[in-house]
Amino acid sequence: MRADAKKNYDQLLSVAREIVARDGAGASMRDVARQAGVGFGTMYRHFPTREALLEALLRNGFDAMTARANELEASSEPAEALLIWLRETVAAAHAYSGVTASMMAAIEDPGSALNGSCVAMQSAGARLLRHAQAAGMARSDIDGADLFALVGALAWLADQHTPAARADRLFDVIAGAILTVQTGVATVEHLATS
Amino acid sequence: MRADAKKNYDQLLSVAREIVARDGAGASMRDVARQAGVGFGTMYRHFPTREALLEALLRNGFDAMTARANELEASSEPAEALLIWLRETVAAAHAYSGVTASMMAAIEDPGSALNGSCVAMQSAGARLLRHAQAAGMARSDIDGADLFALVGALAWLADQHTPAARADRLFDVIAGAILTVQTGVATVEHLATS
DNA sequence: ACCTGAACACCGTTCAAGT
DNA sequence: ACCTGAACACCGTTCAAGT
Repeated sequence: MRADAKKNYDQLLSVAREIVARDGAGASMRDVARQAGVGFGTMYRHFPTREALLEALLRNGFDAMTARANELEASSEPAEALLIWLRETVAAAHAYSGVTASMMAAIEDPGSALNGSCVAMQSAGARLLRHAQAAGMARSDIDGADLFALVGALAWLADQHTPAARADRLFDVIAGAILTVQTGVATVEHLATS
Repeated sequence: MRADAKKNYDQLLSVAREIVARDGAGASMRDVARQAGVGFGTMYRHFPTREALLEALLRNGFDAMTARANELEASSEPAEALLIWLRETVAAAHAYSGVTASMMAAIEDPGSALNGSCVAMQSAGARLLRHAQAAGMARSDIDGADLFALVGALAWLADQHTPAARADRLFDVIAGAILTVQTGVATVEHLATS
């Protein structure tokens, strides 16, 4: 990549991060190009679709949640690890509003630029779920895709002007439906009041 | 209303029903006017905002779910009534995809044309919830707004290409988190396999 | 190799002009 | 009273022309 191209790429991404955080996943592409001081064509060269732009924006966060799952797997008890990971993943998905729908679509579409990061993140979550299930601490009739869908639903709820107190309560309701035991340190009740 | 105006109004609504069912809540307004054989201005006269059009489209369904709640309240045991109502309301909300977000927004915005039907429906659901709670059959730490949000989340999930089997399982997970007992005839497990 | 922006086909919404 | 559609200010996307 030529130096000027690299500069445009970085500028585009940095501007997109601001604009998508403000306007959500449906933000104006023209605005991004304009604010980055770059022609529309240049933007389409770097990011041929809106999804390609979202992908570049979200890949880091998704990969971080994948890594976080592995970290928690080593450092915490199964149920606690799952609970902490769920909460952090919902918060991460909520950072860019409207992005959960792209996430749900991408995981079933191998052609999507987001597919890789989504699949990796779902697999990492599924591992935490299986460990909790093996320890008898999570209900055994759900799988990684169910978990992913519930994270999506919680992030969607947080996007809908849901007050934080209600969002927290709904998280507890759903997390409580996944976990079948209290874990001592990081129970649903504990996290709710901390 | 003049006869020609009434005819346009009905035609607009009938066409909108088809188009919104197909393209979701973000469907093209121009398409609706065009397919109805009516000028844009005529459409804006009858429905000044997109929400006004959605309102006319959804009011019947929402009012039906309000009536259904009252009916179930009289005919069924508290937990069973709540469970049946939840399932039917999620299905009704899912009929027009993307509409759940408008629903969530409308209930907090008194200026919205959808506000009335939404509030009435939420109140009816809240009554069913309170009865189940009074009978010790539903968890007591949630309210009508929580219930409404969970219905929205389930309808949203159904909108995201979620396979029916997964959508049913997720309904059971969440319904099971609301209800604290099995009701005999219409348990979560029964409805899941019926 | 890369960048640019006019051009195209759309969109929501308004409002002067018509019957 | 009611209807119409040109007009305005947008949008996503492409592609010939430039450096």
